[in-house]
Amino acid sequence: MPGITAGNSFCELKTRTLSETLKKRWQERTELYERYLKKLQDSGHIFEDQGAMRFRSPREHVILDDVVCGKIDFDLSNPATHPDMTIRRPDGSWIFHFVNVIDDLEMKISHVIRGEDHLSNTPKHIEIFRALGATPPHYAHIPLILNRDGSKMSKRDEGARVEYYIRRGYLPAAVRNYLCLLGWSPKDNREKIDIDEIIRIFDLKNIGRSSATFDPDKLHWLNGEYARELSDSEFYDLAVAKLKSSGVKLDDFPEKYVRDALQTCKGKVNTFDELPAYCGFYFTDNFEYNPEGVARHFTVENKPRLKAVRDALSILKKFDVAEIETTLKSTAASLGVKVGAIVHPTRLAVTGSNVGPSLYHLLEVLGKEKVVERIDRALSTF
RNA sequence: GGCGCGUUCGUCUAGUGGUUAGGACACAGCCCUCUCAAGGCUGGUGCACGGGUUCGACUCCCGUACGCGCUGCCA
Repeated sequence: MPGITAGNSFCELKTRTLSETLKKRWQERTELYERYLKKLQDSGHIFEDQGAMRFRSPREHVILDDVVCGKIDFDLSNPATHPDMTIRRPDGSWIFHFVNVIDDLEMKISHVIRGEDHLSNTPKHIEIFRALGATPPHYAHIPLILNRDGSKMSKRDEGARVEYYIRRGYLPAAVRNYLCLLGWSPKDNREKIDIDEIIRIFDLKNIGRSSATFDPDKLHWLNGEYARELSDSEFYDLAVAKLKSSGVKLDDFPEKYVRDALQTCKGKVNTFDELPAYCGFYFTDNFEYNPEGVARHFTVENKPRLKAVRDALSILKKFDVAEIETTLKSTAASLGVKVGAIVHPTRLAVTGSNVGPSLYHLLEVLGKEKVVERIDRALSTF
């Protein structure tokens, strides 16, 4: 994409903040385009039209041999259907098609890989190359990515920016992997492939022809695949960053506590932005109980059971996973219920949620004091 | 309107004349299990339509429909 002529460069030019070097670069580009325009003028390819410069089409068939689309014959002989394109406006600014060709020429581009939306523009670009006596580059037009509603995903769409996924706690490797699966396939039913492998087996010739709808669900799944493979420390670092940016005050807790807490969440979430809701209970005593859970588990029948759990846990000498598990199981046995019957109310009392990390592990991390406190608080609500 | 491109489960795709049309995501059910997730198993849904060509078409050809792109003094 020709940077200096693209988008809002014109606006920037008018501002005082534009640096001298940028101004200079702009000047150089302008001179460059002028030179090529002159060349086209000298060879009779240009005519003026109300102050604008237009390129006179040779009016021939242009046969494009696209690396992914194959041979396509464009008939440009009819001026009514293919008018001569403008390449410079009366105000001196340049048209995309022209600068696009010049920039590629100047940079000695050998292969142009771009979206299929440019397919129909390509014969026009080829005409300019030829008029300049240059050989056009190889072209590869790749399928477009569509939004869920079938519309073309453009750079304006929020979901089309990588930052969007970074902000949402997606892993770069996963996003990259997913994107590669759109319009291309390794053909051996693999979905998760690391980038080195893709680079090894990728071939432009194997790009598909039809556009692909972006599927957030599949990206979400694939991200989980990558997230589960993170090392403990990688997971920890990313989790801490996400939690802090979400306003969770991790600094109020000992590092070991944070580490232990996060370790119980590893492999349980697909993206990091799910984390605050998933493990927030570790870092605040002030949480709400899930209403559905309350209706289901904070029942008169469960109250004595929860009380029994509280009492059993409160007399534990060693408050670790093994002891907790044994205690809960024996408590359930003596109550004559399945362990699930006391696990659910306990989890709700201590985390406010019906889902979360392994209960035994999470209790150990929270510590006896906090656990008993929270169960007491829960008991007082029903 | 003209020109160009496309069309295999809801989605991403494998498939290049003879397959029970395969996989993955999502969905449903079951198993496992302290919940969830993961994992295992099972299930349903697909070759846009109509003509050809052929002994035989998802696969080749033509047409139709639908979708998309280009058709700017947008990029």
